[in-house]
Amino acid sequence: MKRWLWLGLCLLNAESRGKALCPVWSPVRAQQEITRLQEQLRHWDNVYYQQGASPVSDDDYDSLLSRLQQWQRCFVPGEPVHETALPASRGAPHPVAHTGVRKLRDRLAVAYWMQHKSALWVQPKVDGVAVTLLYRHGRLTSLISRGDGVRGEEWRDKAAHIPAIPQRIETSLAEVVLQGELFLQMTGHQQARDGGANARAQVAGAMMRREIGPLLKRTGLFIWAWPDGPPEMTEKLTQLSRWGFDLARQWSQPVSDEEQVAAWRERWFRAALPFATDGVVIHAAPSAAGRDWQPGQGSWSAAWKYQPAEVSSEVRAVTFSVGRTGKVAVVLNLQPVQAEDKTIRRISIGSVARWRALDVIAGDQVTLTLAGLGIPRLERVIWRVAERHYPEPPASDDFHATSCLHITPACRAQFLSRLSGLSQKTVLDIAGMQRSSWQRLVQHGALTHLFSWLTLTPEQIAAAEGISPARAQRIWLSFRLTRQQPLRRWIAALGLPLPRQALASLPDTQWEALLARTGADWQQLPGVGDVLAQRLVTMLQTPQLRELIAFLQQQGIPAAPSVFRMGIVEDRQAETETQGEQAGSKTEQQGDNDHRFMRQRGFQQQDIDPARCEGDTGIQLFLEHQRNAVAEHIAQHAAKYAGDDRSNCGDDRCVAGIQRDLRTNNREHHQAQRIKYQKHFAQVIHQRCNKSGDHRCRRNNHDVLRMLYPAERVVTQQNIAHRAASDCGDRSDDNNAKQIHFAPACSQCAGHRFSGNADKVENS
DNA sequence: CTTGCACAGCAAGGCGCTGA
DNA sequence: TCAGCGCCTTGCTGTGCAAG
Repeated sequence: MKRWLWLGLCLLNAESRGKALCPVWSPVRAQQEITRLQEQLRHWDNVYYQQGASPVSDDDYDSLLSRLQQWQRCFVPGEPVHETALPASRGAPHPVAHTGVRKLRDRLAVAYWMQHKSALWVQPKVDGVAVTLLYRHGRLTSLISRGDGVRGEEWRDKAAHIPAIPQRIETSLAEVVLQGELFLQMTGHQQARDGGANARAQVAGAMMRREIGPLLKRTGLFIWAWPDGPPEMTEKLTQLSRWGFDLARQWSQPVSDEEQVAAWRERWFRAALPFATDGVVIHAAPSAAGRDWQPGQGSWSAAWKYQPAEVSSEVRAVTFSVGRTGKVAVVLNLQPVQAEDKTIRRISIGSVARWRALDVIAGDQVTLTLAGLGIPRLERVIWRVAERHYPEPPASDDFHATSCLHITPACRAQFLSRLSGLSQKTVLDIAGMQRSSWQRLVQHGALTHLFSWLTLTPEQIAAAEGISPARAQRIWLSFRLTRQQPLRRWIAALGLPLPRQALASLPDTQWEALLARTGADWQQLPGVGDVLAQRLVTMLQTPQLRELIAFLQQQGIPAAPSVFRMGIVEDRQAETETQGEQAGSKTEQQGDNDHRFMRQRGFQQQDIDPARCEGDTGIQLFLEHQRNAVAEHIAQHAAKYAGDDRSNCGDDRCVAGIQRDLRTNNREHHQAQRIKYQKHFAQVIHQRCNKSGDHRCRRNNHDVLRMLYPAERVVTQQNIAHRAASDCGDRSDDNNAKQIHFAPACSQCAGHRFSGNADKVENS
């Protein structure tokens, strides 16, 4: 417990205190909370000083002390804040006061502090117990704990049992005063890996106990100050080494700028050291004689500590979220706190049951760590406020797999989770719709049930606050595109808890087949056992689910194979592999083979053949006609498109395609990189029309006219019309574009080849 | 009954686009 | 131009279920 350094900590915590908010408490409650925490700290102080035991870790103690002081500033301003109580009767005066070291927050602060200083040295900041050693005529006469910096405890009797402390030194000086750190000697201690390992508390405990413990033999001593020693550091280190204090010489490095300090700090943080450390200390030559040293006024040394492995924060609120399955998750909103380079504001603690077990509410103090690459994790609750007002979590019975398919005030959370779930890439893949956008639509009252967005017009979408008409148009197009999704994706959108494998191997393509399934039928699917099978049967009988399925059937969802004859190829390998109805008619694959070709039911081999172009390995959506979503889009914009089509190939004659790079983040795929703005975009490909109606694949006969947003993955006639049939010449374009393609079935149009990369981009 | 797997949910942060 | 948003990544925890 680093009560010796509370002065320094006050400085350290001043900033965070300034930022902290005062709790909204009545004066009576504030007094109650302050008194309770104060009593606890006093109790810990007593245990520590009288028994040498540390019931709490130093960090927890420090953060609670700082918390108490914060409350006192809030509710009893002007009165002195709580300070660590030192045992009054045991104070032995330090011949030279411990000044403490100034704490530097970051590299910039280090650079600022180092300005205009010379002859600087850096040392590891040994994590131990600060002491003063007094030698008179070469004989050790006192070993005094730091205490409040002016007086401390006399540990002379213990010193005889610590081999690391020389009882005599060879000197002609009448008095030698040294300051240093007693620490637990370790082997190969790596601070980054092992942390503080409670080493300091162990030494402190051993020193405070009345009896002589075995730990004293393992106690080392690191001298970091010789107040009236030689002004030159090298001379000082050499003399200390001669006396038997060799560590300082081994672990002191001259530095001239903050870069060097940072390098040593990083190095010592990871290296194997004989002691635990909590940062580095930079020393300049003292500007005052020892007799003038004052606690808190040492301007000639400064510490740059490591980020603590654990941080502490106050819980501001407990919130509950309801997921799409009805699962309630508990999230703690925290006073923002810095951990490493991350700011933690919220932390998920899992289920309501776990929350109850943790017993944490607003006002409590918790400690956190960063797991993995920075996932905040709750370690423990270190303080609970006296008054316990528990927020009421959502009733778990109200939320389940079939609840909240319609929006009601109580259902808002789960309904929104369901919506954001169904727009995910693996479900209905609705581009441009994330939680916030759904929230806008819900807020506007545009939605009544889980699928009512299917009937919204662009104008109705645009009426929602924060959605512009242009964006509404794209959202509308995204909505229309979902109609082409197969049944299994709609099943996922409904929230049926089918394992991925089961979903992938589900042979049903229409609702009727799905609804006719018995428990035994369900169990035929991989990953579906008795429990899940019964659950599915029960779920599919619930009126709410039946109602939604009826609505989808009424909307013609999923689309009949005769209307949408398309194949989808994606680079989601797992999905492809488990595709139940793999036609086995993959496109010839050249170059990158990750993109697979999958056929929908009703898709005919002759539809594919013309597309089996060399190098065409992308996802392909084949539309028999463009009279589906595209046609609807066109119908709504008839005037815009009118008169523009005279030279257009028309939807029977011309091939249009959209390319979209699936590997949006795979930059190693250089082909895609060559296309400007390719990421996240789709491209309209204008396939030049062969007036003779040549159906064979031709190489290199497409230009890219403009980029489309993902939501525009429907080929609009507008895009075709701009660069119409007049242009039927060949332009070579030889590389592979591994992308999604849309193309009409080749029975009606000119050959389709995407053998080239699409680096002829013309932005509209 | 135990074990292992899959999934849901969450966080932070980076990148790049959108729209005012 | 820039704040805000959407999308994506990584990886941990807790939970529930299937399978052994």
